[in-house]
Amino acid sequence: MKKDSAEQHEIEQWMEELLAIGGDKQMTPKQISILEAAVEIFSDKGFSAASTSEIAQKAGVAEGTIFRYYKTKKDLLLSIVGPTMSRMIAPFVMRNFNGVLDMPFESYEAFLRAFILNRLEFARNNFKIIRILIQEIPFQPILRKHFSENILNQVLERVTAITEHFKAKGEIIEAPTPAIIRFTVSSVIGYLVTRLLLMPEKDWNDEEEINLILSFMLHGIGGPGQQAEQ
Amino acid sequence: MKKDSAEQHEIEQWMEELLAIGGDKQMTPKQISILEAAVEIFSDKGFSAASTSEIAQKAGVAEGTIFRYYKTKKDLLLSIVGPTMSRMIAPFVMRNFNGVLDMPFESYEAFLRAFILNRLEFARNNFKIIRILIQEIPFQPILRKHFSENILNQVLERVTAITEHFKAKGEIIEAPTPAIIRFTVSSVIGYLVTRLLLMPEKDWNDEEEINLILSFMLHGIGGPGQQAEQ
Amino acid sequence: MKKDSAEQHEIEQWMEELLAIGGDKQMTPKQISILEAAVEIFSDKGFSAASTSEIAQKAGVAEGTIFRYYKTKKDLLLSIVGPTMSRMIAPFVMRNFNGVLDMPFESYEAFLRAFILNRLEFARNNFKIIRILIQEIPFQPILRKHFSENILNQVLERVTAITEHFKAKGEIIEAPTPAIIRFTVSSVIGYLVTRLLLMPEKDWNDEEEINLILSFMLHGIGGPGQQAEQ
Amino acid sequence: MKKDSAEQHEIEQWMEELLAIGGDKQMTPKQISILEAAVEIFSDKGFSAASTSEIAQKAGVAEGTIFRYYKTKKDLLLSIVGPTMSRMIAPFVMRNFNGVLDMPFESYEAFLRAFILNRLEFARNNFKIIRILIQEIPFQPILRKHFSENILNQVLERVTAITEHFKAKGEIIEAPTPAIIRFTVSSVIGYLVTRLLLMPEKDWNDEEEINLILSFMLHGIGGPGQQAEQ
DNA sequence: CATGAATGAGAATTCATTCAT
DNA sequence: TATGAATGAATTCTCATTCAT
Repeated sequence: MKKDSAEQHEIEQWMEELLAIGGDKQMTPKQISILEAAVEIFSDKGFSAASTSEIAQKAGVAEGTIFRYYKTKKDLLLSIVGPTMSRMIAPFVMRNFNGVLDMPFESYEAFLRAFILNRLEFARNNFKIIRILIQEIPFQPILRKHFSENILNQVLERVTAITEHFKAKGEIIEAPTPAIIRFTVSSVIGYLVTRLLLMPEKDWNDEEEINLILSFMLHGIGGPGQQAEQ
Repeated sequence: MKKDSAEQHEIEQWMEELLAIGGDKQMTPKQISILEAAVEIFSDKGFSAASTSEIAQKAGVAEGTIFRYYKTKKDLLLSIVGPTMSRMIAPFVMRNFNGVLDMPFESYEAFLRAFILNRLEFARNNFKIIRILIQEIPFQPILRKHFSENILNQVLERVTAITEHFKAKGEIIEAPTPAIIRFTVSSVIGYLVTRLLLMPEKDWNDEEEINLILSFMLHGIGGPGQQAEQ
Repeated sequence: MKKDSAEQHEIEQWMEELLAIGGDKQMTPKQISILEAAVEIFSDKGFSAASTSEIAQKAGVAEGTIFRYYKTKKDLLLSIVGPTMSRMIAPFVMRNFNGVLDMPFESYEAFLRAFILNRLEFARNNFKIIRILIQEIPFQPILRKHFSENILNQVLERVTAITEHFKAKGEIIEAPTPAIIRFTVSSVIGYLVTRLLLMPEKDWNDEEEINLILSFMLHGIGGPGQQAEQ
Repeated sequence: MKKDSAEQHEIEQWMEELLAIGGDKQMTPKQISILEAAVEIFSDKGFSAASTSEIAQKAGVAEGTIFRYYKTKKDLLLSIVGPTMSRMIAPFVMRNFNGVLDMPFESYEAFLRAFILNRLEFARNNFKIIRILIQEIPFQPILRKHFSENILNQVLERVTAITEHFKAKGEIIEAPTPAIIRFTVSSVIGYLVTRLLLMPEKDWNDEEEINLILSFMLHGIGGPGQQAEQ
């Protein structure tokens, strides 16, 4: 549809703007293959169980070469998950001039739909790195700190603004914002996890599934016969 | 091949573990302190980064003693997460005599409420072990296999039955059961994760929060002003 | 001679008292052979150029065994040179009750003679360790600190007292004590170095040489024809 | 055998170095800064613990550049200490035409005074290199060999001649020349070491100290009350 | 049962040296 | 001539596991 494609374009612009992170600038082929091998192996065995010698072998370089680019094994890890961590939250880090939410969506539903699709695409493209990130956050204090201070807080702040924007417009019920956010985010992440991690091989119809989720979120799953409780 | 026989060994051990559910039978004090120390350290640093000598030290036993009880470090891990894994799904593994759902709840809401409270309690009591379990499932093929074959499938089957039970009673809308389950489970797990992992220090009013979640699930978060879409 | 042997005995007692350092208590045979091998190799190649694998090989133990006893290679070094460093200055660390010098020697010459012989013996028995010590003091801040704070200062203080004791008795000329000490110590160490390090294979007559040194020190090497200067 | 040919190479290089005494001929600025950096770092950490990459960095050149000028790290060391080693003994390598000692000093005292001042100056100017030299002589066979064969012997021979010259003139007592030399050299080196190494920060009055040393050497430190021994 | 000394395979990391540019 | 990326052997150190006591 015209509208959709125009909207899509706007969203893409709106999102890509903030993605100018690092830019993978001037990496040698060796460095690239080191990174690729590291992503593969960290993702397969976890950071601790991965060995630099295995990474070197898979990357087709000498073990010493890894340490020319990354001082330590942990540096290698951080250089992999760091940028992706930032890009994960790119859509949330938008400018918000003079108190006005720069929100190019007509409805909450449209916003969520676009958002889910966009992050699904991102998660698909960065699947392994995100896996590494999630696995290692509990064990790498530096990641945990960065995650809670930068990521979590920024996202929460932004999402709160968005939610209240739509609450003000009457599209969302009057209920505690944190609970609404948790509910929404859980539903979205629940889908992403099932889709990509638990049952990746299933033949998914994303559009349909997202419609269902949105419908559940907005109208609930309560049927006509549900008991009047409390 | 060596690998096969090793794997065979793993499986045998594993099966024995599963039979020991709830048992903790005839454990010496040393064995108990080994397990406690192992839980602590596996949970803190992850399986690979934990060292048996540190566990021994924390448990107050000699290094060799661990290997009297558990042939390998991995055996120690499995003996910890195995039983808990089974107990995680205990509520789902109820008898279901002669095709009749033995479901002692009047409403879906009552069922969910009871269920969430029950699993919240369980998760609180087994927090560290569950963390270990979640961390290690991706890296321990034997765990992954058991999880997907036994846990996931059993739970899914059971949850499907329950869901359809309430669907038949009109308490849940007519929509694809898998999507409903995903939606429900996501909401519940989302709460548990936030409650126990992301913001454990916050002062939670569980009853209230659960009421909100149930309300969201059943009636949605759509407000009066929401646009008619589709 | 009777006198000499009695004196000798007194001196030995006087010196051994303070040597109760550590005592090489309960070392396993493996630990002993590790230490022996380490002394040998550190002495031959220097600390940095010595490899733990070579030490392990020479000691006849696995490389890991070294690290059971000594956390790091540097620990191994310190555990070797530390005690010897203390024993080097043992003769200087005598009790000095109520301001009275406990000095069981009739003359300065007798004192010096006994002292030189005693330290020559000590240096001969601890030759390699002393070599390591001297080599590594410039590069190991911890050694340097200990040396300057504990060793040098203690010895200087004590030697100053001794020197002034004999100066008061008129056996030593009135001249700045530091210069006298430097002169004396240089002569002694110069002999030890030549004797043990530069020309160890020469057939030395220690008694005669020491007599010469003492004579030089006390009466100088100026001949009858020396010019009246200044 | 490999070792032999390597040794052969060492020796050849070494000889070339020796010929370059005082030369510093046609050194590029890069080469000079390499040498300066190497002196600094070898002196600070010792030869083995110094890394060529650190030297390159301090010198402001690429790692590879060092190896354009010096085949190996050891070559670099030798090219530093070699010339200085030779210059250390320069005053002893004087022409000695037709058996006549070309000794332009009236008295032994005047000679020693001039000599000490001269070598003190030299040592001050070449402090770091001399430190390296002394540190490395025990570990570099080639240095040790050269030192004992060329330096030590030449110096000894020359010093013996000088000493006997003054003995003949009656300025030095009749005593075994080696002992006299040892005594003299010890006193001088003892002063240099204290002056430059042990207490460099002290405010020294060199002239006065040297006078004291000379006085001690020539007349001894024995006071009027010294016991007549033997 | 329990110990803990001993092992040796392998881990991360360093570094002198080479070589294509 | 100078560079610096690349190497791979060597180094320090860790750790699961064994076994004699």
